[in-house]
Amino acid sequence: MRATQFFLATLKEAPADAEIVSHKLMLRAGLIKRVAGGIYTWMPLGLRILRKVENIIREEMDRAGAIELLMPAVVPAELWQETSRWEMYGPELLRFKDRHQRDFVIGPTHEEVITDVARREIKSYRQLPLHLYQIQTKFRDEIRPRFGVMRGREFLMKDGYSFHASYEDLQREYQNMHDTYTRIFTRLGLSFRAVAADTGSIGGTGSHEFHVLADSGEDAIAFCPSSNYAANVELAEGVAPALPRKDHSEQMKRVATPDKTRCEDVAEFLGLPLTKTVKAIAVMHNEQFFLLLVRGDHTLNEIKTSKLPFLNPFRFASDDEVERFLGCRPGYIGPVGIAHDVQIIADRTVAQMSDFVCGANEAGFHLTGVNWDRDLREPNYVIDIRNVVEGDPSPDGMGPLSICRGIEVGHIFQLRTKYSEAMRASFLDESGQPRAMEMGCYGIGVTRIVGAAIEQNHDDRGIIFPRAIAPFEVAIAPIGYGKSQPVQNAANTLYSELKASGVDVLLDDRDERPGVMFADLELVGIPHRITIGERGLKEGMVEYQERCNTASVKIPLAHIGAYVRELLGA
RNA sequence: CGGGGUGUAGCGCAGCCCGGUAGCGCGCCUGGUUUGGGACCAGGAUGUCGGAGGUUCGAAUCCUCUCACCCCGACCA
Repeated sequence: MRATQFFLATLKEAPADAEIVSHKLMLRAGLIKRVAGGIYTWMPLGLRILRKVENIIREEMDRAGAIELLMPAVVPAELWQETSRWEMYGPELLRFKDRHQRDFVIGPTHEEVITDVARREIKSYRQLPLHLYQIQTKFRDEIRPRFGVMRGREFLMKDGYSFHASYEDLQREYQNMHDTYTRIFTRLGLSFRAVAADTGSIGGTGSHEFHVLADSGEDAIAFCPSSNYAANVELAEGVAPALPRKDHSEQMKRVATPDKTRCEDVAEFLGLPLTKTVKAIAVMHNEQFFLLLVRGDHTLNEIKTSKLPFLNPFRFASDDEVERFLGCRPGYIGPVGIAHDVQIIADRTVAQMSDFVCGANEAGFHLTGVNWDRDLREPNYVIDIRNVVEGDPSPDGMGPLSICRGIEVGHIFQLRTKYSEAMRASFLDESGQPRAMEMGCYGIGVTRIVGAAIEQNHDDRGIIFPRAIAPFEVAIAPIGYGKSQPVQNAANTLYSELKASGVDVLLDDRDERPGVMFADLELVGIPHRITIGERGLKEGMVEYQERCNTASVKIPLAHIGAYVRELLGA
């Protein structure tokens, strides 16, 4: 591609509303233009990147035996009503009516549509397994779109769905996809990690997320550096402390803690470590009142909590309810001396504590030196209900956990029969019996990958694209293209040669000053650059420079074509 | 949804407090000089000052409403 025949739209200054690097750089490099909140136009240069990502995914999915199809973005409400997701989904599902007042949605995911295809087409176990996928534009009306393309409302997604005659076969395909995703992200040149995950609203059992590791990631991942354990913190198990509960050494005392409602304030006020305090959280389930206890420095994990059968679903108690059940406003509530019909659920860590501090159920007072059994009844339940923190023991017993941040770019689920049962997608097995199909579902955020790749690969000059997804592999930067016939000839010849051998090359024939040219080519992230100037040509040399490296090397003009082809394996 | 902030030329911003009819840098156009890291000189074009209403002789500026966008929060006793 010649730059004069293309459309570069770089910006010297990033628009003020961009926050994270990838967003700023994407705007500056002219990859995207904002049209509305969370909705972007992909400019020609950006689209080249998106297409490369897409094609790698497509190649690997095909190789893994999946078959591509394309489902509609607009889906009739009836399909969503069949699985009750029409009611379950919140406002992030974009709904609208057509001219006949019939309800439709813009699909945020396509389990219903694909299951509808499967139940119409698949009659026999002989047709299974089947894995269908698409690469398609999705819409999710996010509460708060942000970070540019990273959490957009409209985005490109690869979503695949597999159908199986048995759970064993689903597990086989799940592993196949685990391997395939690993290949895809490796080929994309990303540093990533597969982590055990929560299944969220889509439902099902087994699930892994694939995260690109980046400090700006929205998800926290707990992993064990000395083993391959990795899990979303939402899911990572908080194990019980190894040591048993210590014997009490203090008497319980009531102390005044005026205006100290947060554990941090109480600990500081009393001169005690935060780990000696207990935080009490009041929740309601079916008008029944529960008190949840976590250590002061820990936080409640709502996902774990909501999975407890006797609490599902739960909501936080209102201030009035807290007062009604405990006789005290929030801020000073605690588990001591409360009515027997209030169930106490203690986190494992709390159950092991002794001589701790908690609210006295009396405004302005806390209790210190509190001990289980002696001062209050043992909890009704001792369960893992908190988020793990750095340094917690790894659930696999292989040492302390570390926590890092990641950008979720892929997610695989074992859906089992959730959708096939709801939509009566069944087949006849070997014995002629109808059975619900086992299903798996596998997503990749194509759009988000571009942002994540930039987040992971950039410097102060701009983007450093991994070669596999760079908009161009090589740039030719001729200095004085319009002035110098030798430069122009050398540049044109090299351009033709590389193009003929299938190299994705950009010839910057804009006749810009060298500074402008270099700045643009670096901003845009082209991995390799060949600079051709009269100065070098006099000695028969051109310069080669790698984007990720500041040093350049002189190469004889006569060899440069072969040099680049060698470099790229073209 | 709650809190905070911002809307002025394609982009970044000033002007607003103290009302007098809009400016700077970059970019863009023309001509010339330049050409190894975002050139220089000369000339030029570009704005419903986010929108509506109000106050006023007069509103980018003051008041009311509204829309859009950004940031933070939505973990909490």
